[in-house]
Amino acid sequence: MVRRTKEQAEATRTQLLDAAEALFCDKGVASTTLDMIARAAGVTRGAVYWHFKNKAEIFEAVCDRATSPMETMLDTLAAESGDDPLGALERQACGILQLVAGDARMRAVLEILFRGFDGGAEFAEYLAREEESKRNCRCEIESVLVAAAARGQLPPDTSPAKAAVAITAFVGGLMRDWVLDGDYDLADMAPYLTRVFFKGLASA
Amino acid sequence: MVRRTKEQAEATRTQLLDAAEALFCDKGVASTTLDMIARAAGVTRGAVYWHFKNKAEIFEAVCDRATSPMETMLDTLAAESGDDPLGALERQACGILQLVAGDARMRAVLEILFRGFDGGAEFAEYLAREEESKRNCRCEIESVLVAAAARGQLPPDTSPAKAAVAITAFVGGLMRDWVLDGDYDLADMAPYLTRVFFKGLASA
DNA sequence: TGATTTACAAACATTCTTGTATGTATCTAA
DNA sequence: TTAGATACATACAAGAATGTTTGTAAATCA
Repeated sequence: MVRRTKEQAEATRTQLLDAAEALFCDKGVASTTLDMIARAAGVTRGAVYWHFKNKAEIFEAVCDRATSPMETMLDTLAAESGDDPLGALERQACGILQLVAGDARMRAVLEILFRGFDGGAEFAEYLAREEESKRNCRCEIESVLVAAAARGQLPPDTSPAKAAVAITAFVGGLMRDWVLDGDYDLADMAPYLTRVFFKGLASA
Repeated sequence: MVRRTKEQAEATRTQLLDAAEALFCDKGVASTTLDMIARAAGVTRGAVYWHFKNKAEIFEAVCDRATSPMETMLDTLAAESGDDPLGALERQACGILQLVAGDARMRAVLEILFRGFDGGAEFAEYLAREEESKRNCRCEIESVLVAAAARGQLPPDTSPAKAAVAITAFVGGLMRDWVLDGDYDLADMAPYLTRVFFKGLASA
């Protein structure tokens, strides 16, 4: 078997990504060798180096394949604010938790990201972008909170910056705990969890 | 320089741990080589292998040196419950955040742990213990919440298990966000953050 | 004071992984 | 139909890190 058709080549690429995703999740990124990925996909390292430059490029491809739904969801936040900013935030938080809980691929990739690793400088770039988008997210949340405060949805002494820190920590913590360890039904609990939290935010 | 006195040997051991802590934090655990640690401590790998079995043992020593204050603090939780379990929980949460914010060494070690890595099987054992103690912590919190519910400090329909999930996620998320990225004053914000959260828990 | 152990340094062997170079059979386009 | 590009497999070179072994001078102990 040597030269495949275009569709076959695309199939092996997908198989490589699937294998990498599973191995990254199971053994960790640094402990996963390119040969392991190739073997798991039923090919050799030749195929790996044909489709990808190195392990970092595989990693990015694996991540991008899963995280796009979350990013599009975050993008809708600003648009949906409307005349109930705090309610929109709560629905967003709940929705993201349920999105993560419902998508097996996203759970796997988040497990890889949360479990963490260090592969040297090649990966630093991607992780920096990750941090950047996280800061952006908190910034957007803060602006929505400002709008909520303007409408009297928050106690007057509430600092939007502090509240934004609290929200991201809570949602992020829930995601991390569930992804790494959770044996409970996150999608089921999400409404209660977000409800309690936002009730605390709104109470004077 | 060959044979040192006992105190000198203990000093090089400490220097090795200091160097490892800084390098683990800066470059990551997997990217830090034993030679880098030795050079940073002003010795050679011979000293490293004299004091430690391998990198995993260094890692454990680095972690244990910092995490003990947190564990002792968690141990006091059950004892301090008294007749205001929910209040004790809130004070505990706030205290842990301020403890982390005030101890530079703990922040460094937590940064290592939160940033994550994968060094293979040797480290799995330690990380498993870490997970175990985390579960224990959540379990204790849950029992305190049961006591709080018995005293009417929680709405009657509140599930202690769910609330425990929320608390650990919130506190853990705050710690993680601040350690990895935080440019804000966590010790200063901790009382507000915990106050808001527990207000939400208590409100019917 | 001598023997032995300690606390390392230095050199060595080995393994593991990556990257690259080359080979090659097939697909594709002109 | 044939010339070139494609999609890999295979073989090779090289470095890097680990673990181990050996050497050794000073500290400790008897």
